[in-house]
Amino acid sequence: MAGSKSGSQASTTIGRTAYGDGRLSSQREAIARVARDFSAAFSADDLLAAVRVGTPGIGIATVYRAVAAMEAAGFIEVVGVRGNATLYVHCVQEGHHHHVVCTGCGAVADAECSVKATATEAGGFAITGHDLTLYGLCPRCQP
Amino acid sequence: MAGSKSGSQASTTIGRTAYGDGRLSSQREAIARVARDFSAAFSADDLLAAVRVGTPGIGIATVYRAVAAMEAAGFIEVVGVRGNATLYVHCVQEGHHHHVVCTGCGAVADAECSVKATATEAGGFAITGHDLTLYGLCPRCQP
DNA sequence: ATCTGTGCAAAATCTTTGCATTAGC
DNA sequence: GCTAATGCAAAGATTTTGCACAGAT
Repeated sequence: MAGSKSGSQASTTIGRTAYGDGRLSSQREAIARVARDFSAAFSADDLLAAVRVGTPGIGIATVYRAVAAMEAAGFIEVVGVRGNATLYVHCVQEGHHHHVVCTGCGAVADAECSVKATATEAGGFAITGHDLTLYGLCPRCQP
Repeated sequence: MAGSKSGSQASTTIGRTAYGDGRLSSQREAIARVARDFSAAFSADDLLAAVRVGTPGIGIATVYRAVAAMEAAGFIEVVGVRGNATLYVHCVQEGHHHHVVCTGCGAVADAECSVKATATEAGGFAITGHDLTLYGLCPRCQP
């Protein structure tokens, strides 16, 4: 059925998904789009540089505030640090999942969770959650 | 043989384990001891405060340099961040392992690795390594 | 005696915050 | 129109670095 994709709403407020409710500015819309299109992990500064291409004049403070909002909404997630900067990635999956990071080019993909928290035996801790990051080479970086 | 323990050398160089080869100062010895005795994750500043109790006058730069050396030697490891500060923990195990962090008091314990990197299917990545942190409640924080 | 490690302080980074202005709803 | 969001710049915080000096081997 043609209408299924109902492409109409042009920019179909990706911002809604990225920030939840609230006022949606053109800057935040642009930031969300760029964050979603990054194929690798990015820092606040990477985001600023990429967003400025299409939205000159945007400030770093705006990016930080948008990043905080996107993280709160679960649209992006912290995956580590590079130097002193925090790295984020856009999450495709919504529920519990993890990330696979390419040690070659830095590309990041979502990964299903296959961890059976059998580590309960570890010191008598009652495991309530976990965080897993896999490292490897993405298809294009494999020899 | 009698001399084996050569008790004299009091502090049996824990520093050797912490920093590998090289010159071992009393400050680094103190830092390594404090790091080892921390029951929870600590930041560089936590370490400084704790070391200053027994070693007044020590500087933060020294702590940072010691932390870098201990991390390189595998004596401590980064387990996350608290606010803007990096958190470290002393590793009891030497080989591949992970950590269990108590969400109640912050206590940290080493955990064996039980991850079967079956996530190879994740986007065609060739998995070469991973990083896992478990969260839960330690025996004393369990209801 | 040599050379690593130390301490102090300044520098470099990254991130947050205050305030007047702009723009969503 | 009311308020959230923005942008600039200053403030904060953490981590790194330069340099002269002390201590370990």
